[in-house]
Amino acid sequence: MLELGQVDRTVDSPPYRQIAGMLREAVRSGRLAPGERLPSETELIEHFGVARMTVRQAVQELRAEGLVIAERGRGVFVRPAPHVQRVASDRFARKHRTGGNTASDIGVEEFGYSPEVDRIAVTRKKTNQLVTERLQVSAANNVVAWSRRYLVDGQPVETAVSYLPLAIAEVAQITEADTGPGGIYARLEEAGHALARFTEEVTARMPTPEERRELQLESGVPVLSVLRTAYDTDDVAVEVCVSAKVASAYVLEYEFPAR
Amino acid sequence: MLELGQVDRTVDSPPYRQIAGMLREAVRSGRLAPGERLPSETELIEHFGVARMTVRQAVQELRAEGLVIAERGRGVFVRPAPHVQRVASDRFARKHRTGGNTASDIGVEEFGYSPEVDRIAVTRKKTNQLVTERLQVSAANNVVAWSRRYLVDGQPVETAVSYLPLAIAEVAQITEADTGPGGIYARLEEAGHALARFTEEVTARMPTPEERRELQLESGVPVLSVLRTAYDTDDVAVEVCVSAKVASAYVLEYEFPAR
DNA sequence: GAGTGGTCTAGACCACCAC
DNA sequence: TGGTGGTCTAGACCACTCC
Repeated sequence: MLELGQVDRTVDSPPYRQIAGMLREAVRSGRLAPGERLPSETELIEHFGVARMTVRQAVQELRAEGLVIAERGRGVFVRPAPHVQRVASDRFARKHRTGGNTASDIGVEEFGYSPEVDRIAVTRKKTNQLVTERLQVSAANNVVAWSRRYLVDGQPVETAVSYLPLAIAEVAQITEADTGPGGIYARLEEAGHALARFTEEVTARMPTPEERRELQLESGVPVLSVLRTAYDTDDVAVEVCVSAKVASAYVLEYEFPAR
Repeated sequence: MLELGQVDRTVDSPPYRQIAGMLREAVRSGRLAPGERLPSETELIEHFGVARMTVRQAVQELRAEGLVIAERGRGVFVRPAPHVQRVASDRFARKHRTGGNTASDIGVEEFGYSPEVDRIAVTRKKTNQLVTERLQVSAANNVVAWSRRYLVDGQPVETAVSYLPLAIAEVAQITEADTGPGGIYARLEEAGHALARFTEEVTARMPTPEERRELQLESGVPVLSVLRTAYDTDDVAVEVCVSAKVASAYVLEYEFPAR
């Protein structure tokens, strides 16, 4: 049975915060192991002698931190250590492409995961300034959007939309969901757009409600927002990819010279 | 006055979620502009005909998304668009160093911000496996830790701790808070450790309570967790920097070849 | 059916801010 | 001083999970 202290009402820290602190300490110290169940609300109410809303507020704080996960009808559990994909920036190296693998296969296979892609759709789409200014296209509907969702072990981990200038997409015949072996980049290279370099712009934020649904996200898990631009050897931007990755499932690796 | 709909009790979506949805839509559509105040709890209670805890739960959802900020005694406000630092991976280029600037100056100055550093401390410190395995040091206390906090416009935006093998730190005389012009990397190069390359490992998570305090973080703002390793021309890891950046204040930029 | 968390109500007192 | 959000109480009904 988990040992917990008592609330000190003489201190200015409110009871719910003290309770959250004690539970957090129990998790951090390992007295509550990943996957283990926290005391139920009823137990916490009796132990601390507070109202239900007070213990709920404490647990809510831990949920927002991503430390625990509540499951209706079952209990509140310490978040199990997730499987993390380490994604290196050489995942787009040509050697991988010519082998028939797509970039998403790399970094996953070594861990024995089974990567999947679903909800693939190709549309002509209006888009935003972020994309059009990077693709150097004039009108917002002169782009083809190729959207999909990635899953690992059946769990969604990323949503992504690639935008290509309409003219380039038609030549490269990227107008269908199945982009063929080696993926979209192999098609671009076959169409004469040999790739030279990529840029990635990375930030993080809390998911939108749509992303929470699409990625089946628990509270307290941010998304890594990655905006990748691919340039061909003529330094023309041929693709912009906007993706939202479940932050707890990814580590992005980059290497660069000191110059 | 802000127009809002009514709660539909026949729908299975709970009232608090419907209210959150209406407020979110008002923000997304611009009817509630950044910096603008939301209707007060009292106004929302009267408009929707619900209990106080119900409107609080709705607002809580928007806070967790980082969409709004509550200020005690004043009201709840749409989060103003933050100043964002775009941080390019060439910020460690030698040309910057020899000019007497440190990496943190780059990318800030162009925007007219005034970067500051405070809470600088140099200690010998025990550290974790993450650091020792990258620095290839045997014992965890054979490192010097140089910790500091960065601020822009008086707002904290990043905490960082650099770890150096004890032997290297002593030769490079990095044992005091003031690392001198050009910073820690300039001292390393003077001490014969010419820098060759960096790796960065990037992920995101919700802040710990300590980070929330140090970075004065509102609810709903994650941190970008960046682990940078610096290698000299002998491919020896000479520094590991562990940093937590306020995600809403940063975009990290990387460039890499298609190879 | 017993136990779990999810949602809601109708109050209460408080600290803080602006006027 | 009046309005704001922060915290707390003591109930209630519900949907879900597991036995």
